[in-house]
Amino acid sequence: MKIRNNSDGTVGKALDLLDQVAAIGRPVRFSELLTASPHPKATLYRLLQTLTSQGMLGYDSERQLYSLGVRLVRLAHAAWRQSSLAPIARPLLDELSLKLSETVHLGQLDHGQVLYVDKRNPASPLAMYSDAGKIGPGYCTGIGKAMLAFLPVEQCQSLVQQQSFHRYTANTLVSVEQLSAELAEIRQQQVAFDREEHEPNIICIAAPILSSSKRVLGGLSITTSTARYSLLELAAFKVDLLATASKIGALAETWDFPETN
Amino acid sequence: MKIRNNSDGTVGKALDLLDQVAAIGRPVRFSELLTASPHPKATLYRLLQTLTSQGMLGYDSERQLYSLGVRLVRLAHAAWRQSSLAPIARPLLDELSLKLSETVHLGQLDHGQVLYVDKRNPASPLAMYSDAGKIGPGYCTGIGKAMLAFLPVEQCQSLVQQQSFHRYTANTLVSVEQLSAELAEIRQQQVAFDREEHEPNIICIAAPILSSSKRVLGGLSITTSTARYSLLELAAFKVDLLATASKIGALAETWDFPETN
DNA sequence: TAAATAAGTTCCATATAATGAAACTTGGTT
DNA sequence: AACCAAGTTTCATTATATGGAACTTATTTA
Repeated sequence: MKIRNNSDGTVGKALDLLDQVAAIGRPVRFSELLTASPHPKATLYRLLQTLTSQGMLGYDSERQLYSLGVRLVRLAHAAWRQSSLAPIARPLLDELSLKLSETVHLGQLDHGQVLYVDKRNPASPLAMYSDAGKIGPGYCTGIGKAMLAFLPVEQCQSLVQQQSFHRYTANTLVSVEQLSAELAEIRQQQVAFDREEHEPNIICIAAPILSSSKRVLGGLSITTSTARYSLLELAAFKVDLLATASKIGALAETWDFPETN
Repeated sequence: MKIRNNSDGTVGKALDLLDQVAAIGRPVRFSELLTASPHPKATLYRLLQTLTSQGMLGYDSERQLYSLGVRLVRLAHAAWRQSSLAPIARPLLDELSLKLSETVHLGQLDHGQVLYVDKRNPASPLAMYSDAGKIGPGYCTGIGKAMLAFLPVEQCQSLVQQQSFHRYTANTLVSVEQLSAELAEIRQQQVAFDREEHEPNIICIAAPILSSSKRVLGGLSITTSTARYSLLELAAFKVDLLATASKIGALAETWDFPETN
């Protein structure tokens, strides 16, 4: 008579709790967490104790507020460094954004959504964390569509089904059918366009980053505004975009991780 | 390296495993983890399964390699945004580094070590993750000593004991006694100096960031090289440093987190 | 080609850790 | 001083993690 939720035991519950704190987006009191928690008071209390003692949560005892802990930041730094894509791509992103004087994004796929892992903006170089770590929808961003399009069919279909469509603009694709047709088109063209589908006046051209065995490693995009370029003019970046994407893919492939010390 | 686990049950073991993967610094096989693991094969296996299914680890089934997962990056982004210090301090760091044309660091205390959460370098502005998330020793960096010095006595002593001293340079403080004396001096002066204790030719002046109730929220430093300034000249920055540190402390104090949607 | 070795995965009885109702403590409010 | 709400601790019960061993692939050796 037990209800099996999708979580893996205690660890899953603890991590869900971290997500809950992250979602609230500000330091939070025990009682506030409790009202939204599936757990009884004592259980939630001990989960919080464990996470706090582990440094995954911080606790301000003056104000009795829990917040995400510094251990996360440390772990994420390690994650960024060992995600073979981001550190390798870095000089190539510099080069591309400098050459075109446009913003470039590097993303990876995360549960059907786009996780941005790096960004270059030649105009206003912006500081850490403000963009890496952000997530965006998979079905209405250039990078998202480019990555989805080149996934193995069954994985692609499964993720397309899972998208929760929301009409951000008049151009947003809002059905499985529209998206599927678009993905087929993208497979033809090798590149994906964002035609103001996510934000008005923001357009982009994107390509997947593929391994030699055609596995999707990530995605690369050049973003601009309709004030600067038309979609047609943006298409002229296709050659540079594809060249950089394939360079990153090749580098990632041959990357030998440093041997043990 | 540091052994953490004073076992918070299963969650603690799982998180220790994340640290282990992070410490290795590259994608890693099951068997390699097993040799360094206190757990039997089946236990380690299931821990990895759980963490992978939770997105805290990634698994490349082609190469059978585990790496840190994207969920970490997402959580860390949230952590950075809600760690009240970093987003608040940002404009003040800009201002300070611009005014002095020197590198400034913002750090927080993490188990007696310094976790750098932001950095400004007017010469070569550098990109995300490359510095935020890095950790440094607490006993031979300006920020570390500044924060330790202003901790409640018993917490300070406990952390001083825990330092694992290593002589980076001829100037490194390498005993509990030396460090304790230095910390007393810092409490007098209000600021800490790094006198090439961590890296040759690198010096810095640092101050703690305190709440109104004198709790240590973090630390702020101005770093330069002996080629540019002497220690004596560096001391001239004390006024600006303390002013910025206290502004950050005050802002963090009065910060009202955005209300729930 | 078979046999041997290694690497990864599953099984299941047992030990251990998590659970949650309720009692208790603390701090603030009427 | 009595009340109420928030946070913390207790302890018997239950669910979960554990780990020895058996099993299944891969990979190497005879």
